[in-house]
Amino acid sequence: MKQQLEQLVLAALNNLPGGLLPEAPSPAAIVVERTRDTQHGDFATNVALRLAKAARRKPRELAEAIVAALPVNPLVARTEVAGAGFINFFLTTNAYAQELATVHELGERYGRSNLGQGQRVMLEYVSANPTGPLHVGHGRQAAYGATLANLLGAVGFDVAREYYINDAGRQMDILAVSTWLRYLEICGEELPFPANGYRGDYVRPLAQKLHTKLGEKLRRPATAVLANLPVDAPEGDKEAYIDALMKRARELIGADGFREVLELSLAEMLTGIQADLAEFGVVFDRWYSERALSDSGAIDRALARLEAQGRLYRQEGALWFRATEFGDEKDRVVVRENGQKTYFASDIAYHLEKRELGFERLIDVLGADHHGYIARVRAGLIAMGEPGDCLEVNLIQFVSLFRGGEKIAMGKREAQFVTLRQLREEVGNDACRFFYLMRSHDQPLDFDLELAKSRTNENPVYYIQYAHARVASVMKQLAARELSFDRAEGLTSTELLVGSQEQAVLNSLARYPEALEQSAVNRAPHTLVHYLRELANALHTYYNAEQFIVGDAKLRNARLALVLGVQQVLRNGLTLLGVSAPESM
RNA sequence: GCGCCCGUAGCUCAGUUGGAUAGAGCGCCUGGCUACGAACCAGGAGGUCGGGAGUUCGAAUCUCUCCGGGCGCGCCA
Repeated sequence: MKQQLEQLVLAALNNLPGGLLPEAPSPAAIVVERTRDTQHGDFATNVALRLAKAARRKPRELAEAIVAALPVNPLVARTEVAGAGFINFFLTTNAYAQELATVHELGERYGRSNLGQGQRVMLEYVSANPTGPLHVGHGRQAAYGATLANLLGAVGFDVAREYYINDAGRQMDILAVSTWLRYLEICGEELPFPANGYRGDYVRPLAQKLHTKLGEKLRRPATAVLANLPVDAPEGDKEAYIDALMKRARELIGADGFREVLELSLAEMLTGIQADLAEFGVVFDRWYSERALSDSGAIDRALARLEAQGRLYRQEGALWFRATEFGDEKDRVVVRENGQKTYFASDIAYHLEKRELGFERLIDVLGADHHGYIARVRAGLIAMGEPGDCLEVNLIQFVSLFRGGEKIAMGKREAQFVTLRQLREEVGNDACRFFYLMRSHDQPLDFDLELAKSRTNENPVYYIQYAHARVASVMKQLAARELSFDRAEGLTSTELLVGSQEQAVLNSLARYPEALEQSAVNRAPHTLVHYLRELANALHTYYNAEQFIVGDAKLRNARLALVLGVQQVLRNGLTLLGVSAPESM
């Protein structure tokens, strides 16, 4: 609808008497918007205000000229010039009737578009380290990323969903040694647990699995493990301590034994994460391993590319990338003095590889604490000859959990933190995803468990679902009265839908494609949430004002066609959000 | 200190590339079930859009500055 009006305005501008406009109007300059107030019609444009100065005319005068030049169109009932020089469009009831027919015709495809024109987008989200279970913060990233992927797909982008597994580096060694120590405990050895180890209870099942698989094969006496180790925190250095412990582990069980522990731990953690996300309705097209990236030589290739461009230099034994030349605040180490490549090196290699795979746009969904990372990865891409603006990073602000107004404390390596799984089990997937998505992602989120669980009117979760179920309930009632819905008659009787609630519902319904597009373009799932709430509100209001199942068959079918259209759009929207659309509740 | 995000009703938050009288939910007050589900609806009270300056036909929105809050600034990942 909006697009058609923009075309109309463009045609009018081209029809204007010669010399009124200094230059030919560009389609981009024409903006038609939904009005905020129905008194101003359905749509309005401010072109006259924008072009008044260039045309050397008063805005209202120019507006009048534009209105006079507007071609006749069956969608538009009338136009008016209002306010400072706005042009308001009042649509015909037929325009809305056609839109309702489109909803019925397209069904679950209604609202989709080809805005993205098949552009290939790689969307990376969650990518939590496989060293612990997903927590509530990852949950927000998962809900956001999964929904954004749905939104982009719905408006015509070719989206690949990816999870990057940070399975390389020291953290994996720490996980392995943590598992081994718990394994030794199961074997009956008594030893202290390192301050810098992964202390969470989730490590014990890994150790149990190891024990079941290998028996006592990797058991070593505690005295041998602990002999001549430096002092652990708090008195000593926890980093030095755990490094010594990892070295000791390799000595005692060998590189092969250590690798076995590591692989089992990693596999178990990943399986858990994958199951967790799958149950949450969050899926990926590819789980990509940092080690695979390294093994493929991609990191060396990326570094060679930087070297060839003269972007690397050596200082104090390390190899540095001149990131400052590309907008970063400081240069970055890519190869450490000890010869190990940094996380940053694999990161730029990874992003380069995404480009080499043919993705035009790279979107990373990251926690808010990663913002420092954007400039340096972008610098890396530019230095390697890629356009810096192909990378887009959406930062997800933190989640604070509350229980009845009481904030729940969360620590990173603490033994007690709330996992995504616990949260889902307590409040359910639907409430979980809804609460994660109802706020803008760049706003910190207060997640109240009691509110999410409550079945009262304080809880916004059920409002939209209830509207959907309500329509289903009406249809059941229809069947119970031994009546049936005649779609064809309903769609040809829409001229009977003249009540103010009916007009409001039709209007709200027709806004869905715009809301969806806006939600996708702005990377803002919460926009869709708010739209769906408004649509549900229109339905509830209508429901309370009018009886749908009435004696007059034409009116009955028209009303049912309308509410079924609402149900369809609610279902389409909820599906994109990953929230179920129940028939009853 | 530097960088990123943010500050809107008592609370939690929307507010589109700058548009017309700044909105919603909760809470509070009033009213609505012998009609398809009251997990609902209708109405009301409630605002210096953190403060100040600027840009212009027009600013919650853009710029500057100050105040307040969150996060980040490693040869960790």
